[in-house]
Amino acid sequence: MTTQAQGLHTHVLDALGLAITTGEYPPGSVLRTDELAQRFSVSRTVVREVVRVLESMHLVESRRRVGVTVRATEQWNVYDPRVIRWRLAGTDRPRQLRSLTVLRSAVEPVAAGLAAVHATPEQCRELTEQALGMVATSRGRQLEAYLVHDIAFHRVVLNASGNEMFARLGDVVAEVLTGRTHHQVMFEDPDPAAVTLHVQVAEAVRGRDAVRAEELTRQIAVGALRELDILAP
Amino acid sequence: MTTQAQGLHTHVLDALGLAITTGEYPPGSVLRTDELAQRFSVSRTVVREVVRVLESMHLVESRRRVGVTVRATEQWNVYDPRVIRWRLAGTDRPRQLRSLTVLRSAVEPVAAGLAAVHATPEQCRELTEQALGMVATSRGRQLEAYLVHDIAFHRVVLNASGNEMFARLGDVVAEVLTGRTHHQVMFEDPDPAAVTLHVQVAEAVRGRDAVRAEELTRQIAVGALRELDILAP
DNA sequence: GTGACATAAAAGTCATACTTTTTAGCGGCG
DNA sequence: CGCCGCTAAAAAGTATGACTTTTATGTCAC
Repeated sequence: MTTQAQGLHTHVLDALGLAITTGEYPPGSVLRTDELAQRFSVSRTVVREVVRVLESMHLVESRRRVGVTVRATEQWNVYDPRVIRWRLAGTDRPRQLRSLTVLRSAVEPVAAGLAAVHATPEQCRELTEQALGMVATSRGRQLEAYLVHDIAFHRVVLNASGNEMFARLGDVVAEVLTGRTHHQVMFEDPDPAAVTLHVQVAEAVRGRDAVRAEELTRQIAVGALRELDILAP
Repeated sequence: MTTQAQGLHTHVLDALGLAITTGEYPPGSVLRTDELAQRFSVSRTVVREVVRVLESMHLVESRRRVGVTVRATEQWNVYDPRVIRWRLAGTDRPRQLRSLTVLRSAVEPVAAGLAAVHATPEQCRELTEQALGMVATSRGRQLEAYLVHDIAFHRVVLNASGNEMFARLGDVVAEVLTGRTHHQVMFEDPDPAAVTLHVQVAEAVRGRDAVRAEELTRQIAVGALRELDILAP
């Protein structure tokens, strides 16, 4: 589910990254490359490359004569998709899900407003298609199929915004939606009101109504926040 | 200005990263580690570690028997502070500044609203202090001093929001504000209206008025967007 | 007690040999 | 003539060992 093992490097990186983000090595811990090489039965070469990547994520800091130190949580590069995945797979999944949802609630309405201005006809078509797909799968325990359309819908909105920073959040949103469906209390069919809102957003974008698209998406966001008890009902 | 040379690795990474982001090696270009090692007069070891980091930023993709390929721009990890710095230093600085400003305009109002709820007394004090500092330096060509307070102000807001994703955008905002002051048409003193808005945001946060803090920050954002002609005047 | 110095520990760098994957070319076979 | 499979080579991946550089720490002299 996480990452396929294409090489030793990938495997070790994933294992170490997960170990650090889940707190197995709490901030301040010191690792030695030689020990890691032994622990994972790989050469120092591989460990060094992994450490360099971890360092580029600000997860660790490597200093001579002292070793590889785990940095404080506030320093993590929390926008790195791999860090997000590790944290979602680890212990503070709820916390992570919350902060990501808040981020979504800030970004997606603005992105929808921009999408209403910039979306290509093809993107409008795609948007409507995904919204209709959501409607079609919203009843009768088709949660997985619904999820696919939901993810695609939000991804199109972010891409259509024409802003590269927004577009790159597509993966993050996908992770959040997947996490919600799989690990949250999601035994029931999706909220019909939310489904309707998505259809209306698609209409607003197609109709070039930026204000309406933004406002409707804000309502979707409010729903997501309520689901996590971040907002009072 | 970019990064101090603490080691060969850092130097090569910076040089290669900049070369790629500025388009010296356009997407699709293929690099060979041996050639790079020669070009930078370092060992293959160093080059490989650099490539691994670049790969973790999704700037390149390394495949056996083919080499290191530069990936398409849409795949870049544009939230990586280093990528942002490289792009701001390179040729598409204006484009980068625009997308970052749009991101700010989405995030900061929400962050300010949350700050009004979560800010500690210490953060409220700091916020007021920075706002007053902005007032004090807003006249008489003290642009550098003003910038320091401006950056600090926005950083406190993002931190006070209590959301780690927002907090991590402090560096991004700092880069944008710095870029605007240094490379934009910024010969005049700051807009008095903007200064007043900052003071009012500080007041709103201290007064726990989330709605007002959000709305005021939205007005600041609108000003920033107008400055870059992203919004009609 | 303080400061200079020596020591050693750990990362950083390099060179080299070897392995694995994958592309591309070549030749055989239908 | 074309397609398939085999082979060979190219490039990254991995391992190892020797050596360099930085720097924390302890020691010794003052």
